[in-house]
Amino acid sequence: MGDVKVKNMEEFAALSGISRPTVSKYFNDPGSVRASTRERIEAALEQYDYRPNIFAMNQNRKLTKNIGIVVPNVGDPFFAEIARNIEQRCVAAGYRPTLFSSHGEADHEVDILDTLRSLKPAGVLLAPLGRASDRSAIEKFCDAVPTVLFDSNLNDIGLSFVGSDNPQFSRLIVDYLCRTGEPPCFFEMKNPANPNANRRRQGYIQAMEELGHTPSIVQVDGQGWDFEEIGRREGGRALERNAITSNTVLCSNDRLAIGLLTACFENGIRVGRTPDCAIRVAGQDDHPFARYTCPPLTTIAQDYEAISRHAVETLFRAIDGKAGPRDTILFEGRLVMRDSA
Amino acid sequence: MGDVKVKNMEEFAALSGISRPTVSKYFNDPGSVRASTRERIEAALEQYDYRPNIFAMNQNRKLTKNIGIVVPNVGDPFFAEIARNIEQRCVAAGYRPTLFSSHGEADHEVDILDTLRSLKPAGVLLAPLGRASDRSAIEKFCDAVPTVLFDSNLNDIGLSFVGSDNPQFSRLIVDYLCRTGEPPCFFEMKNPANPNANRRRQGYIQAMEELGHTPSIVQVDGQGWDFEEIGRREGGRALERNAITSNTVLCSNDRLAIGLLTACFENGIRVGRTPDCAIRVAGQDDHPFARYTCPPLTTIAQDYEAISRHAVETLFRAIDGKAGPRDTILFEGRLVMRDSA
DNA sequence: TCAAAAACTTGTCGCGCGTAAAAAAATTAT
DNA sequence: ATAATTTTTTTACGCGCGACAAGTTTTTGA
Repeated sequence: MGDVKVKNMEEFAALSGISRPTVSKYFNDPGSVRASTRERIEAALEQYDYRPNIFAMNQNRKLTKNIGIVVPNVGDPFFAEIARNIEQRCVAAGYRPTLFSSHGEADHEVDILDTLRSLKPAGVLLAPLGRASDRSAIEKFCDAVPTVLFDSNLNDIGLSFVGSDNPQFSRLIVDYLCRTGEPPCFFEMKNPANPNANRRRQGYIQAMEELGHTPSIVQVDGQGWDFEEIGRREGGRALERNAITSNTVLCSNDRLAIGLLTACFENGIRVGRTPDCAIRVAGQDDHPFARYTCPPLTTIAQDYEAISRHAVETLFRAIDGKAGPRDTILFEGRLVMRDSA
Repeated sequence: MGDVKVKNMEEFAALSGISRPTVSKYFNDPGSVRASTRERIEAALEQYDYRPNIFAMNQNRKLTKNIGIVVPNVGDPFFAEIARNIEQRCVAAGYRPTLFSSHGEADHEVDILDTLRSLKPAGVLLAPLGRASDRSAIEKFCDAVPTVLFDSNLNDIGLSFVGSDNPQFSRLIVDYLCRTGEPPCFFEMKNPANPNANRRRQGYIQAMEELGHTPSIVQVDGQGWDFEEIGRREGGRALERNAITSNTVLCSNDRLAIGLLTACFENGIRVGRTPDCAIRVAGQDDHPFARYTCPPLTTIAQDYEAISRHAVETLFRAIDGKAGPRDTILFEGRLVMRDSA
């Protein structure tokens, strides 16, 4: 393969013995031409080094094969992992995914959507920043481009939302923690950037009340996405001023929990579920690093696999014109018992 | 801004009162037109919602304003961080960066370079997988596209290489560890994917010999990029069979160290530099999570900032035709003392 | 076997912009 | 003021491919 350089589709069509419009159809959708024709084109493709000019292709097409993937922060391994998963599914379906990270900034998120629009994508998978997002800008974008939201919902925006059943997460782990020890208090940021945090808090409150316990919420200051540092710094301060009201702490997410574990270590507080430990700490997400904390973090695992699969499938269905009404698909979490709680 | 939708450059040129070729020149390089002309165009830009069609722009240009950024694995926060840094510099310089992750697979790395070629990028910043990379494929790519290598070098390929002075990393930390306790053994994978690992080992050996100690290297099995898991599993096995020959362990990188810390915890071995601890563990890289391990990891910090700045500057110089000969620029590491060693 | 349907060919247009050459206008230098 | 220089305008072409229409060939099915 790849002997002679072929300049354009005209030339390649001549070499393969097929007319240009048919070759064009083939590149648009290999399944749309007769099998015998497809074979001849693919044989030529082996012999000659030709790839259609992507810019010329996309110029006249109303819709390209581009898919945009936007996450709030690739630096967070959770998003990196789910982005990788989505990326692979898009490639497998013959699309060209491009990954963007908002880096935690709403301005940048809008810039990305702007860039994306000029890329004429067939569809976009967007995990919005959340509260910080410019809602109207995203809404406008979603009106113009088929967009599936994931991870973090913005009501009534986009084709669909695919995420986790956050209240269920909290209920599940509250139930476990109450069965095995003191009922937990809930550790979170005062102004969480992510709307899931609110649902987790509500799930916590509801679960505690159902079990006949009094909810207790520890809210700490902190801006931005540097959750580990906030968990460490503010968690440490909370420990010092005895603001932690239970010997069991359920953190709003794993990254806060990771920081809190560091704070406990710094204050000489042993974490774990054995009798010699002073405190139990649990997280939510099953962050890729949760397995490597000391002690390993007990948490609720998000169903990465199901979320990415469903998000992609929903988008493809919409692209193919088989879109249903806007719906919200939530996946349940799975309890991952480790040693921290 | 952004009232009326303008269809194309022809129309926009008419509305702004400037000829289309001049407007075209402006979008190509705003500095290439007279100040008064630029002002008139920018005034029109405020009034009307027009952005040049990116596909039509790039079709005829020999070189686009695209920049490709390729990292072995965005899931690794180290690469996510450096990619973010590079991305911002490119945007600031008026380029359009696109981030790709090889996900640890050489095939995928080649696919990315293929995709990239059809994007006619002005330049590419590439952190190769390393040993696993398809060297000849990368070499061919670099002949066609201005490419600066970073993090991991492939001899004589690309315009330049920008990375860290890995032997210096090891010397620096060996020196520190020897001054403050027992000389370290060196913990690494048997077949490291990354060539930097070899330089670190050599730096370790040299530093140990210079200080009059006998180097001792602990090599463990393990394939792929799941370093934490390898550090934990194989580190644990090494501890059990007493293969760790010193009470001080210098890990080839932070991610292995994070796994080893977990292994120590699982085996009930206290890590730290206080008298009540059985072992000291140090890493190399200053991974974003190193600060949150328990105990926080003593390590050598890569100069993310300098590496990304220099890589981008070198690339831009080459794009502007002011390329020097191929050179290798290495930045020194900085000792970050925390509690693990 | 023959008609209907499907797939392909031929030819032609247009997308939105880059680019080049020559002429005209504006600016700068003398 | 005049010449020299820089910038802009005018005009025109081409890039590589998508899309369409009308005609031709191949395949399908009864």
